[in-house]
Amino acid sequence: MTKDSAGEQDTLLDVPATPVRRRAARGAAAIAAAAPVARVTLDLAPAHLDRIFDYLVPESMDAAAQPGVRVKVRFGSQDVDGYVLARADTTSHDGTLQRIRRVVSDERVLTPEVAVLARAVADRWSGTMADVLRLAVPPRHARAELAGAGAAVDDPDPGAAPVRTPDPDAVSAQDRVARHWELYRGGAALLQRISAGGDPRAVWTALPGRTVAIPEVEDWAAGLAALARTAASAGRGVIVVLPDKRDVDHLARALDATGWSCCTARTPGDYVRLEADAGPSPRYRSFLSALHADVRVVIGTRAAAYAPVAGLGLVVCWEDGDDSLAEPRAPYAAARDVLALRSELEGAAFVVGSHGRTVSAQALLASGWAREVSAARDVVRSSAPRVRALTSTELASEGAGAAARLPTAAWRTARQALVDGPVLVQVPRAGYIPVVACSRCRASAQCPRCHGPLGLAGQRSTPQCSWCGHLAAGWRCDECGNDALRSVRVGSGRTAEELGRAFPGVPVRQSGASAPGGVLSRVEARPALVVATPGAEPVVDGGYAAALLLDAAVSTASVRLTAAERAVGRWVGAASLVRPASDGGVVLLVGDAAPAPTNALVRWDPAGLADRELAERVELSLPPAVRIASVSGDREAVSAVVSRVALAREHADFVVLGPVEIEHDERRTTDRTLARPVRTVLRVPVGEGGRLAKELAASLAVRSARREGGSVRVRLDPEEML
DNA sequence: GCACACGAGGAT
DNA sequence: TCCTCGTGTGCC
Repeated sequence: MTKDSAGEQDTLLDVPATPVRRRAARGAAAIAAAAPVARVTLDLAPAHLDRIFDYLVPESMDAAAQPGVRVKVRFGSQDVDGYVLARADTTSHDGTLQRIRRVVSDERVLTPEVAVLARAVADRWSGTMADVLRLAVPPRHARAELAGAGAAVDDPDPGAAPVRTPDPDAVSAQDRVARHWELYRGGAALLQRISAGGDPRAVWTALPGRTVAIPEVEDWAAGLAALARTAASAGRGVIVVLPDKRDVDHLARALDATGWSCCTARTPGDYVRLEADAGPSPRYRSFLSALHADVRVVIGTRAAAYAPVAGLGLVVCWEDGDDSLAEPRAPYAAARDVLALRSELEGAAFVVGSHGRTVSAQALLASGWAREVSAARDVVRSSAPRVRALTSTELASEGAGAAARLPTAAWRTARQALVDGPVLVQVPRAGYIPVVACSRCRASAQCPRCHGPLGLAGQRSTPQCSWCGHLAAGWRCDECGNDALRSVRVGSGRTAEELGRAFPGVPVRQSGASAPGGVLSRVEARPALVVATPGAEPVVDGGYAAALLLDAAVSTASVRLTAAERAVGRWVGAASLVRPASDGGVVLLVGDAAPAPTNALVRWDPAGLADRELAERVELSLPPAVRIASVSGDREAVSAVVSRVALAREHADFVVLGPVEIEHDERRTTDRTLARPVRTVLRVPVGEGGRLAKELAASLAVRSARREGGSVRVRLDPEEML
């Protein structure tokens, strides 16, 4: 480009001519002839910088600097990463525009749909787009990119989904899994509407189901496979988000059973797995497969909610009550809620499925946003195992045995079931004996140094503080001076040991994050005791002969608002792996749990419980009947952020609760001499949730622009408080 | 997170 | 009057 044409370029831009002309006069490299301005979103933490910045596109980068690519730009004195959102002819910025320094790669990793989604998620949860994009777009892996480029050269028509001729066996398999949905009221209609290109929204309560020998998978995964195939054969993109790798494995097997195959680095396929824990290279490679529309179906863990799927027609969230689907990173948007938002933005169908029912899912039904898809009572009864609650009243006749952790009745049931197959034992705590108390007065044993709870790591070990790690040798009770300890919560490690003694000759397997062998995906269909923590129950072909759900009281004793729904969720999750009653399947809930969740399990009615819990929340003005935000951190900083929320002064139904002192975040500081942080809760009617989020975000932007001190964390719908 | 602008206060 | 230091804010 000549000097003159560069000068003309300046007049195309709505910028004062002088600074740019000076650059041109110095003979700096030319800028792009068409659309020389790139609108860029930057990877910067401060809230007030969460906006679009304009940069000039050097001519050499004209072709590469397409919307969606990663770029490096100068921002003040630092080099920062960003994404090009769009190209434009003009800018509204009245200073000198900097040039893009580098286009990191040609891959347009941020699709327009995901950019819109990221903006919407940031707005909805008072966060920044940069935070959301860190969750949505995996880190670049250059070698994975090269491998992908090679494949694209081989492909005569890159960018188009490969058209695969369905083989007849696969089609009949598809028919079979489609029949799965006839078991559910509203199931056939749901498939029909997805197939017709509609955007139905459903809360699906999956029937308890055993996993029959592959390829005839007939449990929940068969249902998900049928949904995915239905949408895909209508030419629509699909995302299925599941709690963990085991669940993704299980769905993958069900999809394979319908004749599909997984797309990997070496082989093309029909769907791709997107998992953060697969490692940087496979993760980025799978991401590129979805991006290039090699496949239209993505299954994966929570970050898959942001997958770049073209022509998205169906989003599914499986087991939305699972903790893994809550996002631990700012702005803390849970997978279910991200998918719900995305389904609205992209006109896709939405399905949240579970064996249980969260109160949040119930709220989607109550508001009329989604429809219920569930089986009739007699179908549920014929699929479910027999459930009995062994409470102390039930066991009154047993005398001394009633108070035992494993009452005689439970022992007898397990003994009988072990003749037929494996028996699942669910224990709500991992480890050995996590917490100990004084054996005489039962006061909980505290660390003499920091007053944290003491625990035992092994049978003969010294009690150790679970906060500061102090070994409390020679411990004495603060209350009564006694020196003997007893366990108050017994973990799965101790249970496995106890059971080994109670059932000599029977193999004992353990499954859980802290179990010696980790989490087991499946176990053999032969007699064994399988001790698992909630969510880590291995599946077994043909189902368990029985399940013992131990320490039921521990599951419902929590002060958390969600204790009941979570307990029932854990229990039905485990009980769903047991054979139906007609095949002798039996589930025993052992311990005195709260009556409502106990009855919900015995009657196999998680929806009923969720409905009553929701009614209670409406009564008490608690989420999800209202929207709340928690603002926590240093007292002054919290007060400043809250003071700028104008909604508080205008709205009669706006309630400010607190500030109250809270515990230090153990991950951030162990220094307990610092002033205690506080939390203020803001509560508004659901209809004002959007404004609340917006005003909080604006207040955080003011805070960061003014460089107010201290630290503050804002969370909307804070799960940890519920 | 760095650089620069601007205002206050002090030395010349 | 000019210089320096400190605080505040822009960064495209």
